[in-house]
Amino acid sequence: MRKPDHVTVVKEKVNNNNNEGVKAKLRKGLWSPEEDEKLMNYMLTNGQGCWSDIARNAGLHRCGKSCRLRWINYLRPDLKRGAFSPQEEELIIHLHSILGNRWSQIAARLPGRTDNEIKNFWNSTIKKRLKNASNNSSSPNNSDSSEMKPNINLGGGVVGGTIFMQEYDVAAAAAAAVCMDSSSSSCSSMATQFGNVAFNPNHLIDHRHNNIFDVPLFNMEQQDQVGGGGGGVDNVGGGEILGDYGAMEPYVMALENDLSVPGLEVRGADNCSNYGVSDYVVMDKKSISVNEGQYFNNSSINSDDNQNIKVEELVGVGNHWQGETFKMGELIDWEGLLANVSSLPYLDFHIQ
DNA sequence: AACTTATTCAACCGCACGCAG
DNA sequence: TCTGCGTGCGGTTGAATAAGT
Repeated sequence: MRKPDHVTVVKEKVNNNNNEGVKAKLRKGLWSPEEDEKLMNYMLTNGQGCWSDIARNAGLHRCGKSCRLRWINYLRPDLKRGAFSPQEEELIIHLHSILGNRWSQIAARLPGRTDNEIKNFWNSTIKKRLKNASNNSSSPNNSDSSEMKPNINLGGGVVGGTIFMQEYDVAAAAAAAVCMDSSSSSCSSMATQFGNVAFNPNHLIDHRHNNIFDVPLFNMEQQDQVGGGGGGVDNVGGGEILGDYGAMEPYVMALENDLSVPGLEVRGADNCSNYGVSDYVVMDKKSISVNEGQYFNNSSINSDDNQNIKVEELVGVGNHWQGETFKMGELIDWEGLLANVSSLPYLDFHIQ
């Protein structure tokens, strides 16, 4: 790829005891193999700590932020290399339909992948593909659309379900609508509306393209999604991440399979960056023991948690919404669930 | 071979959040 | 309460590379 010697040097204030207020030269730009080695060795020896300390102690003339980024995006031993598999693509698109541009949360559900990697993949490959799909199926009403289009087939079958686009219609209020145009400011993450929820149609429209993305939500009776039964999430060892999602069905979804992804609210827990360093890491909320290279071991999940998974955790809502507790396998009435959708700031709804 | 254009992706930037003092 | 620091996130940039002419 790029030549590693393309770096710049900037002066930055350092704040350690010995050099209080002294300007130190910090490198910027591409990392050299020597720097990589230093950071890798330090991390494997000492584990994670304060990144600015790591940068200093490892003898790197880099800011802590840069070290952190390098470790997370490139040096972590558990990173998966190579192209995204069709299953991963499906999962990314599916998760993006749920989470929007929350790349870190999407990445938390794709072991071995980083948010940066997924973000790049989305912005280059998937966006382009979706755009092409839109061009191929353009109609007078949506010919200028550039984002989501119907029946996106990315090799592994129709992904994320059928995505309908149509001009806004009041009838659309009866259907679940997910705005997937991540670049639109009014729905930068995601916007979902259901029939019994008062809504402002303007918020369902991609303002740039005059379209809405009318997505009957996920049919969760999909097949053997991850590593076998029980809503397991053993998507690492077998390499199988997700199967087909099957036909879409609005309103009602069974969580037993499809969204049986453990909550991985990363913010504050920093569980990703511990992979490969610690022998295990206790993940927030659910006390999941994660051995090196073994991400989501059902057997190590607290039995209570096995039975009661919060929807917020399933879809990565995290702390933003104190959702009700659902039992695994229980059908969730999304219509009812999202009746209180205005209490979901995470989802960036606009209820009027 | 030389040049142009498109694509990829590592890294940076700015902002927000949590926490400690 | 305020401030500073460390951290994490998402958006963006721009160099390297690939593909096309």
